[in-house]
Amino acid sequence: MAKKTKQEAQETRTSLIDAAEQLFQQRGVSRCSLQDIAQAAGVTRGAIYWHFKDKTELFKAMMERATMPLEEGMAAPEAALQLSLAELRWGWINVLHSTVNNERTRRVFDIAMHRVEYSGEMQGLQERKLTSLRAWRQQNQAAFAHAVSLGQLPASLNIAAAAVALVALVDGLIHQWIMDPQAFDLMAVGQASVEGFLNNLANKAPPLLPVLTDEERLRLSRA
Amino acid sequence: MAKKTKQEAQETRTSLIDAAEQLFQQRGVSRCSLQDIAQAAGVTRGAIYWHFKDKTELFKAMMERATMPLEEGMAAPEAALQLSLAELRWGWINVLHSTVNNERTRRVFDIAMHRVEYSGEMQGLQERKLTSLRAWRQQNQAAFAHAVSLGQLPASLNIAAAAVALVALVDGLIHQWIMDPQAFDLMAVGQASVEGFLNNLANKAPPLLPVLTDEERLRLSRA
DNA sequence: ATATATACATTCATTGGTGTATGTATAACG
DNA sequence: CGTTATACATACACCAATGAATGTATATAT
Repeated sequence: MAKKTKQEAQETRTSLIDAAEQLFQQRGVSRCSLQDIAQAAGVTRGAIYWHFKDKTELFKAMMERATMPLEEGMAAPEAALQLSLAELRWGWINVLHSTVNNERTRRVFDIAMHRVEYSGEMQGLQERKLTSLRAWRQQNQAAFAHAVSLGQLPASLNIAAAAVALVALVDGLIHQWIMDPQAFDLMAVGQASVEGFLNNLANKAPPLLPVLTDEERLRLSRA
Repeated sequence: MAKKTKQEAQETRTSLIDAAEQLFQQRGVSRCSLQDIAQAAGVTRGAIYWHFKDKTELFKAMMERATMPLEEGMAAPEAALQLSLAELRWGWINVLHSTVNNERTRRVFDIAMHRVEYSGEMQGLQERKLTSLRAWRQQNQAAFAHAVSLGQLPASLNIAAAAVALVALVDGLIHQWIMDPQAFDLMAVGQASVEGFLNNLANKAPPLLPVLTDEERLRLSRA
């Protein structure tokens, strides 16, 4: 076939990623072949091997296209140190908003959570997720530290634990909602949850309890 | 080869599931063959096809062996209606405890979260997870309703939203910890988080806020 | 205008994995 | 004690998917 113009080539690349996004979600990453993707995009496998080294690279390109906007939404590391609690809150609410209202974000979340195995070639992607997780925690923790220094949060607060818990809360909400979208209103519940969590920290954050021994735990759970 | 005694056959079956558990975690479910599993167990594929219909059934057997004890830990539906907040709390703490201290639980959580694609033959497993999620939520909600009727929680509490949030919190904590175990102490943070969450509900549970409009959200996030 | 790089399509060889069919030695059972 | 079902091992046919090799028409640069 004829050579396409650079413009057309970019369109081909885009439609390949589009097709991959759809098929990855429908059939799972390892369960759909490059032939399937090429066919869905109206080209042949030759086009895929031209634009991408292999399936893994195509997957990475797809992920980055969707997660880049989200990661840009996260403030730069230096700015994070200056984040107020209010800004932190809106940051998380914005993530929830994008999850609900951006179809691409939703699809890619679903793929990343349920339609891919993080092993072998894909191992690197898990480490990328890990890096992202740590950044979220760090951002939370920095904002909490800043708020403590301003007297907005009690000095007794275990900011590291609180940072973990807030990430867990939002991550868990998104996870649940992606699995079962009609079960609840992610924006409403998410907003109330984050709101309540931050208020709780401000009002009377309970200090980190000592971990119970197995004996204590068993005794109490029998009661 | 010779026929084994029933005892030995059970041991073969067990070691097949053991081998699958290890290899699934290491290489991912779709990326390790029945040949690999059989070899790791010291038998041939013949043994696998004798004990299991196919790879999917082997996977299911592996999952059930690990999750059954956890699901037994969840009270029966009728009992859930009578669950006190304290019992609910210990239930969740026990899940965390099992995650930290039971190597098999940990491995299978990792497999279920990162090493398998929920598509095609595996689709049924996702629905099973969904059912489980709904049961957890239902149990939380029932316990909250009961506590409200006893005056332990305010009548203004949105028990459905609170149930979702508590599941999210625990699920998110486990998810984070499985990805990054040395990042924090799951028992300590988990206990404090669940503790704080329940206390927050009891003291001054904020009513469900109205969801912000896009305009409001953007205006506030710019501030 | 010619040459070259581009953007694919087509073809081919290879392979790893699956399901099934068959073989077989022995436990279990009456 | 003979028979049968069991618990695998072995062998076979088959296929789908990959990666590389090659073909080719046309943008694009010069």
